[in-house]
Amino acid sequence: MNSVKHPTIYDIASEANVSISTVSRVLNNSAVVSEKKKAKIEEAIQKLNYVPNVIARSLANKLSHTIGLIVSDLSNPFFTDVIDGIEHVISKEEYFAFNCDTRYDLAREKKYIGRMLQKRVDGIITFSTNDDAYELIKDAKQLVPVVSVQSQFRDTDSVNTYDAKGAYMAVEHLIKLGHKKIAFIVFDYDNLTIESRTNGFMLAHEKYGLPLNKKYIFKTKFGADAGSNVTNEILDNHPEITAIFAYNDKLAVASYTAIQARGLNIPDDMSIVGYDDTVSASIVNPKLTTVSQPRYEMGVKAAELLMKRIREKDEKAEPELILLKEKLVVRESTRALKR
Amino acid sequence: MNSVKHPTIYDIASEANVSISTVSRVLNNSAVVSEKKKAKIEEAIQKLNYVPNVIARSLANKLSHTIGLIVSDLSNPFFTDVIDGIEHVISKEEYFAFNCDTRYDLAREKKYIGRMLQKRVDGIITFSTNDDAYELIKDAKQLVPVVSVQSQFRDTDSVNTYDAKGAYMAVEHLIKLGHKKIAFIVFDYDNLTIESRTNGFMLAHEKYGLPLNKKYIFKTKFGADAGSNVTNEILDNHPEITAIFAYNDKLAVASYTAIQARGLNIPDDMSIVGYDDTVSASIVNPKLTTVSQPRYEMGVKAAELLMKRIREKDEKAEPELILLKEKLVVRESTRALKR
DNA sequence: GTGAAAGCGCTAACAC
DNA sequence: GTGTTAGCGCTTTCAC
Repeated sequence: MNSVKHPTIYDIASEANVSISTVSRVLNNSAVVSEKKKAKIEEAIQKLNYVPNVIARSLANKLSHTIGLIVSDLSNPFFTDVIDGIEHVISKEEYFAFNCDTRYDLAREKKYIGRMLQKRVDGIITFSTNDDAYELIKDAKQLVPVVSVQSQFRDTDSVNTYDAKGAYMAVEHLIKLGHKKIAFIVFDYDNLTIESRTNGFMLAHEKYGLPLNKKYIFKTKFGADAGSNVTNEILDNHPEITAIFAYNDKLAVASYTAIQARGLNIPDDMSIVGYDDTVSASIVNPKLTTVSQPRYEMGVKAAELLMKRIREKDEKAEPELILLKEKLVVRESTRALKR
Repeated sequence: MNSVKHPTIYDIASEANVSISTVSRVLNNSAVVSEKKKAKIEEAIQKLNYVPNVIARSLANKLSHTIGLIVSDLSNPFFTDVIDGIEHVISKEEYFAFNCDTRYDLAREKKYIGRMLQKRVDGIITFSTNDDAYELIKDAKQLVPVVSVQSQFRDTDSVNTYDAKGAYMAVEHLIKLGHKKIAFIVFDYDNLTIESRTNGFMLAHEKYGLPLNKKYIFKTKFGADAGSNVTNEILDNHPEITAIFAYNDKLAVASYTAIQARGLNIPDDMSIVGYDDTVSASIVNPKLTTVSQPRYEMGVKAAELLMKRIREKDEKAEPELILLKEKLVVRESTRALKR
């Protein structure tokens, strides 16, 4: 293994009896080359099994054909769907992505961004979950275009959904079913997504004249048993609560576990709504009512915007904000409250 | 954005009044430099906000500090766990991975490998699911070290589990519960993993003197409704079958859906065993009995082996085969057959 | 159309 | 210890 040396453009040139610039021209189709030479060159490429060295090319034309992708939890299917969309558009332009899983950890995010910059990625797509990441993003933006998904930073291109609206719809659904004591389970971080969904939660209460108990907003750190802990707290100390709106499906599923572990029934004893509509939502029993975002499309839009920025080079452009619509998918985990 | 130009090693050198080699030396800690100059250089680095250009470095020292990672389905949590393990070891050496999702498609795999080679990855870790990929791997191996996970190719470093053993344990468990008509749901591809699990399935029948009905091996192509189709076939045409052994959890979960859609009960009407012990296995209701592989460890071992090969450079070494143990996790989806 | 040559930002002899 | 210089493999003027 690893013993055969890569032939270079010089090897091709001498094999085909032309100059390296001519080889480069046919490689990139960057100028007209006589059919005859072109044929000879292509023959040489075949014969020597030539694979162009993208690293050298990158150094010369200052484009690495690589982007950095920052997600906060790769094992969350939400992200893999978005990645799918991103992959779809960047691979058309022969781009690769370095995807990095921050585990909602700012230090990791910082480390990864640093390395991406060293690798001279042409752009970055980020799902930063931490508002403190803004400083990092701001620095990175000095060097490469950045588009943020699901988290709007000032003066930054971004694609988002109407999180407040999504949360509003979820809670409205619960309220219309007669629920009055509704818990909101959410991660304990500061970012716009969390803020927006929290606002949606509160707004629905307001619109329907329901008193809002701030204590019903249960915050939890990211972690394996994040969801079950708070759910247990609800079950132990708040028997009056009849419905839970979870920040995402993962948290909702964790609630399932805690609730079902006590022999309680969903939705008879507790209605639950999630967010994201990941596969888990359909796997789980009963199937989860959840807010669905156009994940794939989010990835596509983000990547398209980024590629556009990369093409534009240094031009200062107004930051763009792309807003996509989510919808509520009603399944089996919610039901009308019995009187 | 994208407007500030990166300072180079020359900028640092002139700022600190030294030569570029001295700067390079402190950057790489590759030789002793006087404390005084070192301090000045570090100051200049801070001041100019210098970020070394890894691309140029790669070109010079012929190491891209990048590996290629080929998986067949990123949305399968099995892979994200392995990736976790890989990430853990490569990031210590400042390596990045390009991870590529082939969707079990040979053409995509070929395309990705080609691009990785162009990017001059230092090595490749692959979960090729297709035996036809061997030709690709063989070509790639000429240029960079390759370690394959969960699929042994000839003369290739690999880390695997005892798939035949795992399948054997799963089926043995079913047999001991009294099941005699057992279906095996499996992907319709040719690879060693599939072959091994099929062998395990057959071996268990043999050991326990159970007649083996080849028709009970149900093959299905990869796809969204892969599992439910075959399960429906079983339900429609083989009422005598009382247990299903699925090639992986994803397929098992799809079986759940088909079975439960008919109002049938698991495990009362059908016992099910999966493979992989992904999170789905614990989310699903009833919880899935499944074969658990040391996913994270598989990633770690694979990455360690690859990094070793990269360090060894061109030395011809005997291919190594690392075998890890899996275990059967009995949960709620299997029960003794009623007489 | 085609080739010569400079340059991309770095590493690694080599000389001092 | 430190600087000079020749690459690494490519792209891209600039002549012809």
